[in-house]
Amino acid sequence: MKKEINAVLAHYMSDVADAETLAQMLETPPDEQLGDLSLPCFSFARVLKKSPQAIAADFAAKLQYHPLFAKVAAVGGYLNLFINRHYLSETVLSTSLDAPLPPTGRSVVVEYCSPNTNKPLHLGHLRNMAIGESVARLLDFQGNRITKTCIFNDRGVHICKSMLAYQLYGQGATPQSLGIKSDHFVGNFYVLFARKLAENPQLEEQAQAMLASWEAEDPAVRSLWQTMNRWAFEGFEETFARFGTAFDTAFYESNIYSQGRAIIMDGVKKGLFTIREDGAVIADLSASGLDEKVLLRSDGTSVYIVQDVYLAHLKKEKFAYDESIYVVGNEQDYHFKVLKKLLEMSGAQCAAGIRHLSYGMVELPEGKMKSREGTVVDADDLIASTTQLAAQEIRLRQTLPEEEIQRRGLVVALAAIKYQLLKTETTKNMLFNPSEAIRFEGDTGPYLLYSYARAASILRKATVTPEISGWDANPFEARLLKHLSRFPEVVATSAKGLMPSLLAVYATELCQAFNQFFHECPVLRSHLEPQRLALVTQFRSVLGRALYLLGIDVLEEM
RNA sequence: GCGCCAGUAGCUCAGCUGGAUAGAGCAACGGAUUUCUAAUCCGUAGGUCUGGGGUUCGAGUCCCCGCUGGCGUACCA
Repeated sequence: MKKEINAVLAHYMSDVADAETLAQMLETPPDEQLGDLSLPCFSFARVLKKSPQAIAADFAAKLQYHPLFAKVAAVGGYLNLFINRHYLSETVLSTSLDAPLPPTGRSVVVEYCSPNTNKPLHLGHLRNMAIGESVARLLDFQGNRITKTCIFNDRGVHICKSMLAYQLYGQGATPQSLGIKSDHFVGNFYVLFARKLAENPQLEEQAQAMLASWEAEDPAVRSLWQTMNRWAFEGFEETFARFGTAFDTAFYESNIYSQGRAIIMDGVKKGLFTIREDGAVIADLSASGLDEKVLLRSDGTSVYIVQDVYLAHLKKEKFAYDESIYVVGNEQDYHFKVLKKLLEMSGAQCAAGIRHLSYGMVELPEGKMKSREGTVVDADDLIASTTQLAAQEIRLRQTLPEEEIQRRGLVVALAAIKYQLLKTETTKNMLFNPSEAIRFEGDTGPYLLYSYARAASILRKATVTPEISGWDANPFEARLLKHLSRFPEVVATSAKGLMPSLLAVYATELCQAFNQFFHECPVLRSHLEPQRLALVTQFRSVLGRALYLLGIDVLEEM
C-alpha cells in the first residue's frame, strides 16, 4: 500500500524529490485527526524558493482528486494525506502481510546462551535466550539460512570447583538419589565450594591442582568431569525445551580451548603479532585505540580470546557464513572489539561478518544479581512460580482439567517472561521486577495472548464466510488496518537492526488497536460481518506471526 | 586515569535515520459488562526530556562541556 501511495507522490513531485527520498520522508502524523500520512515540505523550500506552506498547498491542490485519497490537506508546511477507506480496507485485507520472504541464500550464524556448566541457568540467560531465539526467527523470516549455535564453557577452574566439592562432600549422591534437577545438583556443589572455601583457603589450590590433572587427562578427574557435565547438560536441555529454544550445533570449550594457537603463531610469522621479552605473544592494538592484548602466555598456553579466534574460523569453515552474530552481554563489548580487530588484522575471511549483539544487563530492584549473595533469579524457579500464578488466574476464570490449566499456565507464564525481557531495547540495561513480570494486565505478554484468544474466539464462532472486499472503514477499523499494514516494515527494521523490542512494542500497539475495535465494533451478526471477519482473520494471522517471531507461543483459548 | 554505554511522568519503558501539542503501561481517581472472553475499553491527573552551551526553518533526537549511574580497561573465563 505504501509503495503504491509512494509511487503516486513520486509522480506528482518528480521535480523536488525521487521516490526513494519521498519514501523516507513520509511519516505518520502525531494525531490521526491530522491525517494518515504526512509529508513535511520544509526541505523543498530552498529548492523551490517558496514557503513550505505554499508548497504543501500546491501539492494538495494537485493530489486532492486522486482516488487513493479521501482528502488532502496542507497544514503548517505539512502535506497531510487521508487514505481512501475503501482502498485501505481492500488493500490491507487482500495483501499477504505475514508471509516469510523468499530465500536470499545468505548464511547467518547466531551464537547465544553459552552457559558455564557449573551452575544452572539464571535470569540473564533467559534474556539472552529470548533475544537469541527471536533474532534467529526474524532473520530466518527475512529469508536467511540460520544456524543457531551455543558454546558451552565446560572446562576451567570454576568447573573444577564444583567437581572438587562433590568429590570431597558429595558422598556419592546423584541427582536421582536426591531428587534434584541435575544442573541444580551440580550448582549446589559450586555454592558449597564457595562456602567451604571461607573455612579452608587451601581449597583454591586444590581446585587449581584438579585443573592441572584435568589438563593432564587424569582418568579419574576426566570421568568425574564427564559425569558432572552430563548432569549439567541434561538439566540445561530440559530448561531449553521448556523455554522453547534449541540449538542446531553445540560447541564445547573443552574441544577447542587449546586450538587456535596455530593461527596465532601464523600471525607471528607474518609479523602481525610479536613475541615479548618474557615469551608472551602479544598483539599491539594501539593503532585502533585499543590496548596491548596478550594472546599466548609466557608459558605458551593461550588466553580465552584465542579460542574465540579459532571458533570464528571453525564457524566460517562449517557454515560459510555471511554474518556471524554473538548474543553476549555488554560487559564484553571490549572483548568483541578486540576479537574483531584480531580477525581483521590476520586478514581472515571470517572477520567480515562478525557482529556482536550486545545486550544490557538485567538488574533487580535490589540491584545487580550476585551469585555470592544469593540474589540470582534462577531460570527454572522463575518459570515454575510464574506458571503457578498464571494457572491460578486461569482457575479463576475457567473450569478445566488440571493438566490443561498447567499447559496454558506455562504458555501464559512464558509469554509474560519473554515479553518483559524483549520489550526493552536490547542494548539497554533493564530492571526486572519479579512482581511486575508476573502481572497479567496492561503492557504484558498475557495482554497479547488475550488479544489473540479474543480474535480466535470470534473466528471460531463465526458462521458466515469472511469476505475480502473494501468498505468505508470507520475510525476503529481504519486504525487497526493501518497498524496491520505496518507489519512487514516493522519486521524488516527489527531484523535489520537485530531489535526484537521494536516488534514487541509494535505487537502491543497492534493489540491496543484491536481491543479498541473489539470494544466498539461488533463482528458477529453485524451489518459488516463478512468484512469484519476478514479483518479479524488478518489480525489474528499478523499477531500470531509477530508473537512467533518473538518466540512466544499462542493459545487459541485462554 | 582512560574507554564504552545510559539518564524522558511517582515507578517501568516507547519515541524509527532531527519534524507538528513528548506517548504507553503500572500506581491514583472516575466511568463502561442483558451483546463476539472485563487478563478488556474510555476518561481525569501526572513532564524544566540530568544541567549548560552550540548547529538550523525546526532538537528528547546531532555536536561540545559538566553532573550522576552502569560496565569495561587480566598472562580470568
